[in-house]
Amino acid sequence: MGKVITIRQMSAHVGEAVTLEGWLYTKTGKGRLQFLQVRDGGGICQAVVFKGNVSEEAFELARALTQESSLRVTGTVKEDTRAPGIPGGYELDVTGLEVVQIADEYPIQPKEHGVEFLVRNRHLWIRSSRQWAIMRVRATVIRAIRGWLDNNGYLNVDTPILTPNAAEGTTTLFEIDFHGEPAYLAQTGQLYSEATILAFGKVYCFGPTFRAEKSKTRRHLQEFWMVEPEIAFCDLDGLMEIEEQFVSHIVQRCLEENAEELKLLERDTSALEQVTPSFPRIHYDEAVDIVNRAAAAGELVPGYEDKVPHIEWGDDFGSPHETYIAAQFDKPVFVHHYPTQVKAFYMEPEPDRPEVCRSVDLLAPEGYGEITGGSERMADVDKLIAGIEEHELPMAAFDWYVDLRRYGTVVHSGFGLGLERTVAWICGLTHLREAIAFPRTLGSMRP
RNA sequence: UCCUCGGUAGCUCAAUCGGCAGAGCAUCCGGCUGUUAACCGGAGGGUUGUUGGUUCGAAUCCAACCCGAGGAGCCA
Repeated sequence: MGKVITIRQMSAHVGEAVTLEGWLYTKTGKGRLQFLQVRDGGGICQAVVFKGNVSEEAFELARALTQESSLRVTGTVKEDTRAPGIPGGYELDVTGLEVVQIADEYPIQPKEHGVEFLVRNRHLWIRSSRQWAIMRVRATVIRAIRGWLDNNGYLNVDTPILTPNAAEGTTTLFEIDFHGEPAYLAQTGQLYSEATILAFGKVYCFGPTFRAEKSKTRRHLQEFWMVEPEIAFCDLDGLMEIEEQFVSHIVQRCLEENAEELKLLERDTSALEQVTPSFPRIHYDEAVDIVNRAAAAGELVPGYEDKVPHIEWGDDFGSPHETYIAAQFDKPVFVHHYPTQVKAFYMEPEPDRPEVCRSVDLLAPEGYGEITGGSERMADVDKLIAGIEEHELPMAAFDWYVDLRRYGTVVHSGFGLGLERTVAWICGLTHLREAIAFPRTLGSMRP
């Protein structure tokens, strides 16, 4: 038995006797020759078992291997351009084989499967090379998020998941029993981050958030991860500059670190290479004009068979509108100054034009929709109290939040970036459920 | 919540006008020294989502229900 190495290390061990530990991904038998595709978590390598090179017993073991059987395989590393795999180009000329377990008949074949079946078998599906690649990109996105923020003066201060009140209405909250008191799973950490910036200047929280929306689409999960930077002494223009730097950094890190994964996903990376500062900025007024010109001309929503619907000034954009607007640009596009009435109570109205507020959404290209939402927050105590009253929210629940405007209030802004939507966009996925290991979608909580 | 589509072998699907339940893959057996979702020969594998109805006869038609998909709304 040779030294145990990983598949990633094989290129440095050509000609040496080594051992790989892993699982059988697929197998092709050809008489006295067995081609084993072995996974070890970091890559896939072809191990070639020739009857003449191994014991009779070992050859029979190789023939009896089933998909996903766990094993240790020993042999000589050979360079061979014919060898498939990840990264490929090297194979193992097998001299010995130890079976850890012969797996039961494995349900997932390297063939086409339906969505229902794959979701039901998510605990196994994550072993498939495509899902494997997505999870690796996701990890890079998370590293890039933390890396950029940590290196730019942001302090990671996480916020509670159990919260006592509904910040923006109860219909989208999961209610739980907190020792007899109602409590809710957090749908944002923003209000708490507005407290922590007054202690630390620039902060971010990063964790799971929960939305009980009855949304059953490819763009929604009941549980998703969100990173929410919040910045003191920052206005709307400053916020957009931060967002474009931040998002560009994330995309470029993935291009650098996951070229192999993106290739496996057949992602067109030329579209991602263009994601560099600065991003186009359009005012809500202009966005409404763009939409209504398309509606008048009878244009179709890109990727759908429906026409672009007309919109009245003052309404929020629906999915078809956002898809159409984003398709007009080859980079993510900022839409800013949404109508005050459709946005949350804490967003700062534009002083000269209070019917719009200092809010901004970032729409990803290629139909991936809104990936960030943010705003400049209301800094004045009297205006904030008026806003809470206008939205008919329980003042008592917001006493601590109003306090923040009494003790050294400053202009401040923040945004939330949806992790799964970002991963789906970078990977070119058609559905958010592939962007998280164990998705929680409407009506489905297994496995 | 509403709209649309779907549910047949482990998986992906077929079954003409309502007339014997079928293939490919997977599994098992046999063959093959370069396979890449191999190939060749053979075998086993079915409560057609559930319940009821129409009919000589239902996978097929009707009703209700269950489950799934993706779109609207809402959102990241």
